[in-house]
Amino acid sequence: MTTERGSATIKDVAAAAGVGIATVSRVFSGTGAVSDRTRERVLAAARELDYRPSALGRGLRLRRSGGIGLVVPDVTDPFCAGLVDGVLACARSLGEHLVLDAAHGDPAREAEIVDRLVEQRLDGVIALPAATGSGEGWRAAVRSGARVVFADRALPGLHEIPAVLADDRSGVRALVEYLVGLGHRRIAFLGAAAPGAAAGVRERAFRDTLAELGVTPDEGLIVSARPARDSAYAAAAGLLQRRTDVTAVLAAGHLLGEAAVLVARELDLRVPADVSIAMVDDVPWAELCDPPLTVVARPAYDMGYRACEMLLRDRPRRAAGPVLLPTELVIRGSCGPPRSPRTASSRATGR
Amino acid sequence: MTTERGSATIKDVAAAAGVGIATVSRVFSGTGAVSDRTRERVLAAARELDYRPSALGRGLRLRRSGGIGLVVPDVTDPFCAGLVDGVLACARSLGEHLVLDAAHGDPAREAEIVDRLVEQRLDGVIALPAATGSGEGWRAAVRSGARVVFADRALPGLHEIPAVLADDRSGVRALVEYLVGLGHRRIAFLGAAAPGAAAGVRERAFRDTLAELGVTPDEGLIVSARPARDSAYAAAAGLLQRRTDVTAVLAAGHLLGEAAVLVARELDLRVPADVSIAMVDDVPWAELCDPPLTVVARPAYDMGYRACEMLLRDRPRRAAGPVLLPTELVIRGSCGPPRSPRTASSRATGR
DNA sequence: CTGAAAGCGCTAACAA
DNA sequence: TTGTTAGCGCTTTCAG
Repeated sequence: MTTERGSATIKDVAAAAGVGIATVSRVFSGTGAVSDRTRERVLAAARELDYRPSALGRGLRLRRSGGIGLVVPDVTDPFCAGLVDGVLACARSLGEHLVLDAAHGDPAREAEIVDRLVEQRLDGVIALPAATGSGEGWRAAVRSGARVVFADRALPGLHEIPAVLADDRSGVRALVEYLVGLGHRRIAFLGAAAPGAAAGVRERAFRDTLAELGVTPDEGLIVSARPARDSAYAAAAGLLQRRTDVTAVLAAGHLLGEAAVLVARELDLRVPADVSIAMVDDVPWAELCDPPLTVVARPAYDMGYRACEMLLRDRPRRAAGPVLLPTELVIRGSCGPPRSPRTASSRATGR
Repeated sequence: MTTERGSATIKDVAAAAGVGIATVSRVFSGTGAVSDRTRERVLAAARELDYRPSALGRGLRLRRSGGIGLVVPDVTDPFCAGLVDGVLACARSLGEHLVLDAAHGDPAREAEIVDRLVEQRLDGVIALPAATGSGEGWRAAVRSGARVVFADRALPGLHEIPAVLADDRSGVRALVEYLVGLGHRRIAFLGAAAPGAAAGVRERAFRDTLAELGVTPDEGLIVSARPARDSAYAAAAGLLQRRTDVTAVLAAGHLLGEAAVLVARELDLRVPADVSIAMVDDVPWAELCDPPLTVVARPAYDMGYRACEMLLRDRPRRAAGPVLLPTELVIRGSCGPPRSPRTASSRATGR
């Protein structure tokens, strides 16, 4: 009867099989050559003892843990979840495990997490970094030897860190073109207020595309909210109440889109008859909505997968600039021609 | 100029600070006493070298990695995501990191994952185990020394593994009582087909409650689907087309609920005028739906948090039976009185 | 093909 | 208060 304390070690197996520990190691690490007879004996002994090689021992010796880290703002966010899923898939295919944590947009917390990940001697870490903060935590991580790849968002000062992003510019452009094509001129932009520079991409694309199409952006229709439900709702409500002349709203994220939908319902605005709504990011509820929401889908899963590949395979990749993944305009039922087609009457539309 | 290969070690820091490695260890592990002057020197040297203690070395010595494992069916499922979030919160508060993986309902894959987690010498692993399969992987994990706690679902043969579950029985009961109270008699049950025994809880609660209320369960109204979108949709469509007399459907999960909503819309059934819909599991879209869906909310976050606590704090906890967390009936707008109120005419309600 | 031995970076006695 | 030393479980020369 084996009264083990803790789990069996390579030494136990060696003893039980009557071989040296090196042989056991060879059997389990697949290295070197072992005769079939010996291998069988070792395997039998191991099975008997419920032996599992310790990743700790191996990791120490190999100086790598065989895992990667992933830090996202929030695992319950469908976009983040998709990203995690992609990373998980790639990591698994490469035989790595995943250490996950959520920073909830707090740079300090993020820095703590990164520190912790660095201590784990992970083979690399992928991050959808917090928009605020200096990114000093990331710089420090790189200094102490960590390999880092950003996903979905790159940080202003950190161009030495490779990144895989969605082509938001094209996505927003496609959406604006679609809306303008439908006849909309007074399109509102519901954006996220990000102290960092990166977040402005969508808003800039919005303005630029509008201008290119000969529509002068109306500053009063461009509002932004903090990335939280209440703030998003307040922004949407403020906008839709203040400006009854908007015919379409482009929400720059699913939280903003949710707010727009809720507010429209609250205000008894029919979609798309009274107001068209579209948003960036495809999420499950977009299809369940009535009418289903037209969106710009961003490849969350692919971004995760790609980031992981980049981290683990294309190691030397660097200054080539961020990888941009294509977005897709998914037209559903939430956008239509503007309320009062200028073809019918040209009287002021203010209600 | 320090041209380090890999990261600095405790030895490097000791040398740079002119102290012994034990002192450095004391400074970083918080153990023992170190004079302020020495501590400062050590810290300065460490900072200079960008030193981070290696969790690998420490883990090997301490024979624990300071992390826990979590395996769920699918990280993109909102319920799972909530669970992960809860585990993350608790783990973080206890200073542990989280190794996450998804088994996608495949017992073989799950077994692989568990194997891998055991090798990591985690302090424990939490699982929302696959419904199918023998659970042999879990038994083996326990044998080789892993501490395991189940969340959301326990496995039939594994009563020695503690579990924290939602009180589904009460949840379904409350929902059925509510529906019957509204006047419904022909209530359909859309369940998930689970070869394992555990999944039957909701269906059993459905039947029992109905019976207690004097309503004979109609076998033709109890259907089940595989836990996938297409299967759920097919089941819902089949049901609603075949049985035009149902006045309410109780979906046993959010995928099923989604299917019911979609099918009802497809069939031009107004909710709740033509048919009432309610489901188990609260998810973001339930509120965005029109009308918002009445649901039984199950405490995903709490279950994760609790499971983690149980794993890390209440270590001896065992045979006391599973911990049941309360569910909550969230009444929104998707349920109303049945189509043809029996108060109007008393003609036979039999199909 | 196999075994003995030397560490990987760290903590914990034990001495000083 | 501090340094020395002996491993934790594993891989990997280097001999045999």
